[in-house]
Amino acid sequence: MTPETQSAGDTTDPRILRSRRMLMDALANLLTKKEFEQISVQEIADEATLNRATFYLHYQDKAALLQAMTETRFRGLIDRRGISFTNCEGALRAIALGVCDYLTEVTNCPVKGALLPLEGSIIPVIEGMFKEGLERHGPAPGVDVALLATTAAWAVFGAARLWFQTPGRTPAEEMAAKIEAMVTPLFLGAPQ
Amino acid sequence: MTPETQSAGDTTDPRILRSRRMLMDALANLLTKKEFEQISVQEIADEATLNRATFYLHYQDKAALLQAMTETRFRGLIDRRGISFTNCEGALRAIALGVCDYLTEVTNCPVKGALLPLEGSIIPVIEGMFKEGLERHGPAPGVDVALLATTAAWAVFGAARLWFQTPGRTPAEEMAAKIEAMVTPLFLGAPQ
DNA sequence: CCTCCTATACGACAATTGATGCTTAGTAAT
DNA sequence: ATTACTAAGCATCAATTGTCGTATAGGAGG
Repeated sequence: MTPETQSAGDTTDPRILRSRRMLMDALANLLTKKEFEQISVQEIADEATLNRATFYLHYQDKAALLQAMTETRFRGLIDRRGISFTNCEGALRAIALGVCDYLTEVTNCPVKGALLPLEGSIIPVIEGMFKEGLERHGPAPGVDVALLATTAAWAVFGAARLWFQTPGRTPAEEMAAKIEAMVTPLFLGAPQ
Repeated sequence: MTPETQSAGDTTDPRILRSRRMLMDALANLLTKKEFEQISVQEIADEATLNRATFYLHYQDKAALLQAMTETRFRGLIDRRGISFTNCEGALRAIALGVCDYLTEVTNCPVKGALLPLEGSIIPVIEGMFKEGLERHGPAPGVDVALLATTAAWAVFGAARLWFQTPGRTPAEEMAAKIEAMVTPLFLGAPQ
């Protein structure tokens, strides 16, 4: 049923692609005006000029739409910038900067209570990049690649999120460098 | 209104304390039987033998109840075990073990899609412990304590969460040791 | 004990969610 | 062009959420 169609990201039916795009665009637009919690499914459907039942054909609820939208757009940002975890130093900074920029781009009010639940979609993307990079460079013996990638992804996201909700925050580039400096030791392992 | 009473954790009115405890106990009990998403506010109120309106007097929604419950119970676990971030080596492992144990304790089914949104309540507790420990030991010059504490807290939580949702997982103690080995370099800084 | 204040219960209402059957519109293949 | 399949629209219903006014119960203080 609905959850299945939701993960059918490989569809080519133009009607489906069009509806999903319209729903995502509608949500993105509404997010510039109101907080996520205050947006109703009917509002999203109205904004997308689609029937509410159509919304439920594609997404279980608005959180699922937010997840799908975030993954699509964040991956788009990563692809546009050609970011990959190929080289420890600059790549980690670029990833962190990507997260900071995405957080800035998607929400209008970085108030503490209004932060979107984006970890469910952003972290897996970061995680995937870390895992790919680690596997390509061959992990050190005994290192659990999946665990390290996950841990580092959460660390990066948590740091970027804190930056985003901090009033009068430093420039994103500066923060990304800090995150890189801080998180790099995770990959280098214990110095003992 | 409701959000305000929700954060009024310093009340002494026994009626309020009793109602909140009953609601938390009800949710904890229901979580051993069904997934969070499948539990309705009416069910929680029924289980607590309280009126639904009483639920809303204390919590904005069931997510808020889950947050409050988790923070209370996780802090309780930390206090019972006398865990504090006083000594880098054993303390970090104890914190990680606490998270693993709490995740195990609170939910009946560690299925991928059924994971509770606990980061909002667990991470701040860990973060607070890290911050306290770092401030007590005097941070190295130039280190942003809040940022480091947050980053490390997210890293620990992300790792523990991955462990929890992994089928046939290793013993918690073992995982806690791994997390400690992995995350410790964050505190020691870049080896360059 | 009584009095006052406030938490809780109750019933009710509006809004929203989640689901469903039927009809219409859109797409791909022939 | 026609045909078959399926996405989307529509109206509707039941369940749940969020809210509110009124009455009752519970706790604290004198």
